[in-house]
Amino acid sequence: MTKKDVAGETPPPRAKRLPRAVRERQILDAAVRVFSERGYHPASMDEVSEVAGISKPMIYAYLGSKEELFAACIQRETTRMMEAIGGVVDVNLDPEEQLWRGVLAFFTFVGENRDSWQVLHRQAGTQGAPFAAELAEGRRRAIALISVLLDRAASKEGVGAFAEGQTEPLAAALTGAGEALAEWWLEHPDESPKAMARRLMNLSWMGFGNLVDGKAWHPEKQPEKA
Amino acid sequence: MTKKDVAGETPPPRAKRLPRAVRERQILDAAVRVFSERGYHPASMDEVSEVAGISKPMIYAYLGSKEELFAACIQRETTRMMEAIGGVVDVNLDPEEQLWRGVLAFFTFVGENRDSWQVLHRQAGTQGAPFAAELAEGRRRAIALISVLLDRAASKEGVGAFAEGQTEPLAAALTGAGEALAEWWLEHPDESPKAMARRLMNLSWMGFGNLVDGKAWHPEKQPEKA
Amino acid sequence: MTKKDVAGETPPPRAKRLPRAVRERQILDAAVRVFSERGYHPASMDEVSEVAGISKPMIYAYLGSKEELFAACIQRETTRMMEAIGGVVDVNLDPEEQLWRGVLAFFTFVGENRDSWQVLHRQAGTQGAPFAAELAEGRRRAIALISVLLDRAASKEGVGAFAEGQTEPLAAALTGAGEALAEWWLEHPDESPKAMARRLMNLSWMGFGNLVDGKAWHPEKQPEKA
Amino acid sequence: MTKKDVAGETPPPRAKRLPRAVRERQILDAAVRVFSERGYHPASMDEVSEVAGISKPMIYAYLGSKEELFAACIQRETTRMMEAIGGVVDVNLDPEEQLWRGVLAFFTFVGENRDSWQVLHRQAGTQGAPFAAELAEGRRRAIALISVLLDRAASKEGVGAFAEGQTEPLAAALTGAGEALAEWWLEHPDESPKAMARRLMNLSWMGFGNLVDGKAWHPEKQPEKA
DNA sequence: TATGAATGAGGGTTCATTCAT
DNA sequence: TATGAATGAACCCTCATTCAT
Repeated sequence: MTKKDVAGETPPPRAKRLPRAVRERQILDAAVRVFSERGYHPASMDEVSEVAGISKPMIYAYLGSKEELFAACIQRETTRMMEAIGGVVDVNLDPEEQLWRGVLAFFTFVGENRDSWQVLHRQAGTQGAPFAAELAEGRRRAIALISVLLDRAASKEGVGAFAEGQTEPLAAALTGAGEALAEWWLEHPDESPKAMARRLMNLSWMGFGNLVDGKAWHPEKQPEKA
Repeated sequence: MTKKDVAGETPPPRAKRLPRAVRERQILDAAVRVFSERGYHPASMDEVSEVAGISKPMIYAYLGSKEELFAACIQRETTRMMEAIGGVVDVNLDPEEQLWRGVLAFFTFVGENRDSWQVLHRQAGTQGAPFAAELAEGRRRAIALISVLLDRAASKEGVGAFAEGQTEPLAAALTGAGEALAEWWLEHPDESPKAMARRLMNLSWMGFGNLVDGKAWHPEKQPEKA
Repeated sequence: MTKKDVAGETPPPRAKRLPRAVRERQILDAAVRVFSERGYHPASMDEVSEVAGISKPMIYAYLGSKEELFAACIQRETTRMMEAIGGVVDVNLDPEEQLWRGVLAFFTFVGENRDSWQVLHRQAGTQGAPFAAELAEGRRRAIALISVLLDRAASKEGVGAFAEGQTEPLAAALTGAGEALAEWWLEHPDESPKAMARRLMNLSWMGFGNLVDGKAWHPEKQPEKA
Repeated sequence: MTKKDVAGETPPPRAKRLPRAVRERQILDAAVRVFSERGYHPASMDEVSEVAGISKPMIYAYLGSKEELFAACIQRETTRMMEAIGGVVDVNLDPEEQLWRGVLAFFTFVGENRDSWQVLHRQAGTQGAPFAAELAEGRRRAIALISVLLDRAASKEGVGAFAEGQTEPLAAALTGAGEALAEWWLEHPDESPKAMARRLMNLSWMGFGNLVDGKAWHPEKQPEKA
């Protein structure tokens, strides 16, 4: 941590030649950790290289500039999260059940990957920076996924799809609610992923109108899975 | 837009002497604009001073450091927004109507004060920074306001208050949904505040469960106002 | 102390028109205090004006730039000190007695005017700054005074004056010893001025006592090296 | 000398890559020179970097902040001087001879290392600054060394040690006399180190010579006043 | 390949000094 | 006369980025 460490520690032996893929993973892991702890601007390339145990020139050689490095983080983590969520969806299931599974998968992922999630969420509002493209793209993918679920649900229940242009903003709102709950979760870490997911279902599926009538949403009404 | 505009412009003449209060407002106005455009870190005091049409030393003399200046922005804008929303609440009204009014007031405010809102929203996820205290405080105030409404609604409808510890996370989720919708709105500026507010009511009051049944929320069910 | 004091204090009533001499004294008093506490560079004109209770433009109008203000401090305090010391000298007295009185007067002055002395001593080594002239001049005056005493003593005791060029460096050394003792005194404030003066006499007179007898120390008495 | 020399000089080519230890010495050398010429506050890191022929970031990387850099200078030069003086002391020698050697070594060092000495002496009176600790420590070391010599001398001559608490202030006075003589020397550079050392011995030893014989000076021998 | 060494550029902050009332 | 308001000019420090070994 200090600039001048006591001499005598075994200096990190000149890093072995490793295949490029491994190196890139090491760097990305470190970068995700640092960016998630500090945020984009306060994070320094020095710290990334320190955490990664790899010298800065290597980082530039492999992943490019700080911006590109950050974009790569966003992309990798977005993909991981989308896969975690997408993996539980099953087209044969009831839409409500699908939404529940997706929501539960989201909170499970967040619970197990705080860094991944924070690196995405912390920069949510950023615009103008060149990596905004990556952020927007990730968000779009998430919203698209949810939109599909919602539309499918609507059509199944008989009303047909939502009116033109209604699905997307609602999906965005749902995303926002999920993020806010995840943020709240950080300060209440004792809650289980399932409890968090249930809260989001209560809001999004039942609505306050039902809640104030005492009608809450319960997973037990549904066939559960792990 | 660029930091250094073409040279050759006549340098701004020594700013007229204005009373301190006026200058402080000018500075805060400029700061809100710059911070909302760039975000905290990329914003430079130079740009703030340029936009304010005043030299940097005055900013430091009146508002203190960059951090303090930013905190002052957050505080002022939070207060403005809370007053705009709190001003439409009337304890004699039906809770549903109150929520509707609050939500409508939120989107109306955001529509009319993009800068104010962005300077708050852009930094939403920031933690650890010294101004995080101000941000957290503002958020807490907002959530507290909503929580009161929800609890009042619940007790009026007969169920009594929500179970202990349920109100706050739901209020946070509602806030998040509102922010996400406001963000979406930036890319769809043709929507009216009322349309946005209706979307949030549809999600939060009705829930998807009703929506997919074709039961949507309409302000017409309620006595409207302006 | 703080930039923004609570309002409500009675603001210093627009300073009454005072004769120039009074104003200058107020300013110099404040300046001596501030310079002695902080040293030349760290002292700020803002603090001087605050302590003086007079606005900065007045200071510039009356005493000129920071440098000139400091020079004025040096001059005034040097003069005060020289007068305090010179006042006890009496040509009719024994030189040893004269030296004792002078030394005692020095420590008495320092004990009663810490600020005055520090503002002089703190900058002792400064060269190159424009006020160095004032500093050097003051020092020269002090050394000259002592040199006279020493030479008079020497001639009275029979040896005639010190050899050409010997008096001045010895006077300088005596001055340095006095300053160092005064510095030491700051950390041992319980000592009386008389005790301090005696210490300096022990070192200087008992030494000089032999010198004026013609008994000088010679390295030749010792096996030399180099 | 001026901060900005004539333009048009070819900019210094990227400094050759040198091992860290070498660069640190270069930087310290430059810093000592600049600090001794200007004093702590007026010295700028820019000038240090210019004189060192290296860019500012390297200075910060290797030696830390301006304060730390200055402290490092003080420490290195104090150590050099103490070693130069301490190196000539020999416990088997007569104390008087030891003092003579020490004093001569002091003036020899000062004569050969004007910068080193000035960087120490110039800041002598500084208090409160964070590097004051280093300065005080150096001075303490010097005074301690002299005190030991004096006490040893006194005990050898038969009187036993000086009365409790007398040694230190006398050692301080001797130090001050030495510094003042060295300062005077700057304006009379033709003098030899030996001549300077002899002057200090005349003042100090002939004085101490009597003191250690038990012959102290007492004001009671004189008609007192006040 | 891998890295210690090196820097251009810019940001936040302060201060002596002066205008305009 | 007296001052609140205003600023040009530096200064310390950091960081993303690259060179030379």
